[in-house]
Amino acid sequence: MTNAELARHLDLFADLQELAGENRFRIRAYRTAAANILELSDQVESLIAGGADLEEIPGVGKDIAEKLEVMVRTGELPQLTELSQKIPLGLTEVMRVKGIGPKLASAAWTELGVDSVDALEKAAQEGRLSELPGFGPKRQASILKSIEAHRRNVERARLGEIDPIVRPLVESLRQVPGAERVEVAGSYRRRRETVGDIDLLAIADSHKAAAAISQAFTTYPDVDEVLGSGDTRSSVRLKNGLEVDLRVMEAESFGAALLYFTGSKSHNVELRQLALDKGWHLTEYGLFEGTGEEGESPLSSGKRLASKTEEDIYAKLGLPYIEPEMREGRGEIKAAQEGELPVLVELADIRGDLHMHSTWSDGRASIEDMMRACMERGYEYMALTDHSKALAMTGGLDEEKLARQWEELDEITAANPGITLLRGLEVDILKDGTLDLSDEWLEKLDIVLVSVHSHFSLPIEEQTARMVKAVSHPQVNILCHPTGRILGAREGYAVDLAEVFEACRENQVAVELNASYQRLDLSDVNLIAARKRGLMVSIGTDAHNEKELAGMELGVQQARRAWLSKEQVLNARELAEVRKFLAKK
DNA sequence: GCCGTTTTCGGCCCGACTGTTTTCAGTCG
Repeated sequence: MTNAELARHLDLFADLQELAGENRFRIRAYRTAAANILELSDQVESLIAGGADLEEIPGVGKDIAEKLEVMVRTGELPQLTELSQKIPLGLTEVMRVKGIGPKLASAAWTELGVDSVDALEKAAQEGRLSELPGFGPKRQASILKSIEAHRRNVERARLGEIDPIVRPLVESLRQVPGAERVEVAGSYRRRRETVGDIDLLAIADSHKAAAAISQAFTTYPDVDEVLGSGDTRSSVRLKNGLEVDLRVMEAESFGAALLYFTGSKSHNVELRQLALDKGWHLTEYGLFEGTGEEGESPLSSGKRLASKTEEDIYAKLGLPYIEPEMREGRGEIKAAQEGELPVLVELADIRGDLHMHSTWSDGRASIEDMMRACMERGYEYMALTDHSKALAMTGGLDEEKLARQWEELDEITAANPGITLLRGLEVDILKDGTLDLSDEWLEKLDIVLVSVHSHFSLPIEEQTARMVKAVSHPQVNILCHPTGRILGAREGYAVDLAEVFEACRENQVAVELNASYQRLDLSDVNLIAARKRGLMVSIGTDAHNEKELAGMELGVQQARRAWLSKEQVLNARELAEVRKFLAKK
């Protein structure tokens, strides 16, 4: 069982226990354990095989450790099987419909026999739902709308695709008179690869301005439906299905609010616990003295110690500023306490792009255009890496075509002394792990990228051996998009990444963080594993035109999520160092 | 169910909004 499957089982078990009315803290324990297992860079299966103590995993104690072992050994969890015979699995989806939680889902099932979203819809249409205690006519109507949205929008949106939607919305709110600040928080600010919704935070200079901002928000042309609105919060659904929440706060609370609404949830929980340990309490309004006794209003329950900026709050809690990309509850608070936060790589550190295409294969811009665009970006170097001949549909290059390309390349290089153009190729890894270019020509290249573009469904042993063989070739420098995933469309192929990473380390091969918004491969979690193994990472845009070179920013943000500093990023290094790495010296 | 340089028992993050109530539970983020 993979970590993902183990986490899914634990989460499902938590769902069913929630529906059964179990203790909410026990449920939280299962969810925490599931989330932490998903973040693990080692497979639980190999931890068990290696005799490691599973209770070392945060959130995993004696009981869950035992259940993990059972699942790995037998492929199932008896307690889960038993519970799923009492409670219909469809109810877990009913629970995901907005406005319905475990309590209401459970009531609809016991009273009306609702065991699926379809049955819920039918009950609501027939007006039976509103008869139940806890339900009423309004809730019944809103549930029908929620079901529609639920069916339309079950997937998270890719970050790179919603940037162009979010930016103009934020810009238009900033134009409202009296809007002092409008910022995006949430997973968007943490630059998570996909986002479920958008959280906006606004500061108004008066009540009137606050109302005007909310008004501009709910009447924005792209809004399809207003889901709710109050003094400080409103939310809407855009025409493309994206949900956006807006909070309007006073300037005094801005830092606290930004911190709180940026999350992540687990980062916040840790921060709040840290505050409680000091006899304070942290809310979206600020850090306050006292632990917020029951019945006290949040703003009157003690002296406000910090709230204006995130820096103020972190400082008061004894921490340096933690970058949003790191706020995932992956040990960043502990690292901050110990003064061991890395200095994260920045876009300005990037000196070149080592993965791009031209019209010589499937790119849509000439070499010259790509070069000009790279120079505009201030790069010192670039690698032209068209496809090799196995990818016939892209017009991939064979030895003869490569020779002709180099003639053009020599001319362009001579005419543009401002940037160094490395002769590269993205060479296909063939089914048996050999490369799609002769050794003689591989040696002539300045830089050799290798990629899997075919035979995605080989058995894991075969796929792993194939990739290990490829990166073990002495001329290979970078392993591109190592898992082959396409966000929201295709899982990566089955491969033992740890084994491939080890082969990369032994052969001085860098792994790529493919910055294409559709790939982001390696993912942040896999990048963490690569970093821990001491691998060099190359952030490549895989650009097929000048515009896509801008994907570098998204790539850098993902690298930051994996705590990478510029020393660990190949294309943040000077050309001489890059050449040294490529020569394997 | 997990966790602990104030604890091995008794805690476990916090507030807003909605719809249902008639003082609050459920849900959400």
